[in-house]
Amino acid sequence: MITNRASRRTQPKLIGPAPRALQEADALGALRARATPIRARRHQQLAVAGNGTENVYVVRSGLLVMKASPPGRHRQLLALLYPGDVFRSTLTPPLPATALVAASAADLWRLPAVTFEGLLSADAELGRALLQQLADQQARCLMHTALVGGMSGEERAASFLIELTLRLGTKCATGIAFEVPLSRAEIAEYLALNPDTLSRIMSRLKGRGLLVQTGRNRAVVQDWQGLCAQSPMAEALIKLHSRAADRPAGC
Amino acid sequence: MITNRASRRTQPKLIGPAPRALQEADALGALRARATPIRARRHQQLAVAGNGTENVYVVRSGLLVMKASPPGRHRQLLALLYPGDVFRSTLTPPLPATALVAASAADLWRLPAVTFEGLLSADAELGRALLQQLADQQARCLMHTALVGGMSGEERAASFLIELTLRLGTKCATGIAFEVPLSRAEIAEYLALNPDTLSRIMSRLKGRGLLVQTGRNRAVVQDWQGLCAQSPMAEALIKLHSRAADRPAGC
DNA sequence: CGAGGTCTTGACGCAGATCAAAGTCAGTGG
DNA sequence: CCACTGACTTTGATCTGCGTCAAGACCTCG
Repeated sequence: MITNRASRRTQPKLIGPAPRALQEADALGALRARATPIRARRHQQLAVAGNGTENVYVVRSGLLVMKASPPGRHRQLLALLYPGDVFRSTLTPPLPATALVAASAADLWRLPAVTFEGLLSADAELGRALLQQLADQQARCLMHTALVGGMSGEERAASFLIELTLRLGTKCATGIAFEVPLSRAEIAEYLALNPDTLSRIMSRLKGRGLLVQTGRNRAVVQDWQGLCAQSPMAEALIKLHSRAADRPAGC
Repeated sequence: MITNRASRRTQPKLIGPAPRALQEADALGALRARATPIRARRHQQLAVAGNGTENVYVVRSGLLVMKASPPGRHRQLLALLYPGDVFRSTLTPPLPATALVAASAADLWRLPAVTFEGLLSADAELGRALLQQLADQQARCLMHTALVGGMSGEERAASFLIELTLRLGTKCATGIAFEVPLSRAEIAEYLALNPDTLSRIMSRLKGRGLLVQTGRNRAVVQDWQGLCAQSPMAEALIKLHSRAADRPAGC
């Protein structure tokens, strides 16, 4: 749980692995000095594509989601943003109702795009860290495309649980516990599944003893190996999400 | 067809709209001076994730595709790369057999990642252009996720045709003609469909008079309006892909 | 304790996958 | 120039995973 000493009002439960790029860089300080700290409540909408001056957001804690709704379709959840991730509206597709929404309470830094770019050209190390960070987010996006495009419903659900475990999980007596900051419907939107179908799949996974639910928004993975065996992408997900030392190690 | 005067051995047929970010920047010259020009033949594999020194590629002409195969699955085609696009292996997901492959003959610039980053920190304008370019590619990736996750087979196929038309199309007597640089199987891998199903869908679209095939790798869109009407994302695709002046204008 | 939202579960239908066979095209060599 | 070959594509028949609709159960909060 290596978090930057500076902004310390994070909630332990939701801290994932150390956000890599933008935390390795000590140039981070320069960013913080110019940024406005923002505290977002669950369901709070932070940015809509194309209003007013453009801002850059850096996630410090919590979980954010990027939502969009193609015309005449039900909403989709296109990406999850974890601590360390960077967001600006030019990263979003030109779909209607594209927005950044807090899935849990979250801390962010906000700064005008112009300021942000000024800092980048002034600080080469920060620039390199940012490039790495953006590449990471792009890789995750492609991974999600591969997931949605190539896997069965059950494999998608398993992959999602693996991702959450890697990001939000903490070891406990009976396995790895984590908060699920999304509703069933939101998870379904993320996995390109129907909520009913997803519910069925989850029941099946629970039935197999891979995990148990403890309260509506809490789950414990009881059989990590078994869960990983459900997803062809388990190994890749681990590479992608668990770079911190304190994660449930190598499947 | 605003192409950089310097590298002029491009094939007219495959030139899409002006690649935006990395062409607006006149800082481009600095890149070209340090890059090795590469000519790739169809099916040539350019980069595999994680071999030797890391290179950055800039697409100058032609079409490249990013392929990957999740373990035990048939190959997937995760992204298309058009002139102006930038590639490096850190952008790819950690899936097996991830590679950059030329879908048509193509020209590229190759330069070591270190050199590339050096240029970026030296040239603020180039840095800004690159940021814009990467954001663009990210937006396209998210768009594709939305496509694969939320649309029916027919809508996906229509969207793909719209994309190709915007990128590769040239006006002709009976409509907008373009080369299709991918086989049916590859298109299917891109759209997360079965080749058989895709073939059926294409027949249906042809039957409705939206397009005709002229030779195995060539098509003419006869009813642009009608084609756009088939895809809920038509408008967004136009925003995303047609920033050049000589494109078939606003649906 | 009751009301409203969220989640689960069953019955049913359809879009798209799969399998198999025939058709089409480009390139090759006679 | 034409027949041959092998890869690609189309099309039909059948199957199935997932979406849809609807009823009921379950939490959570007033």
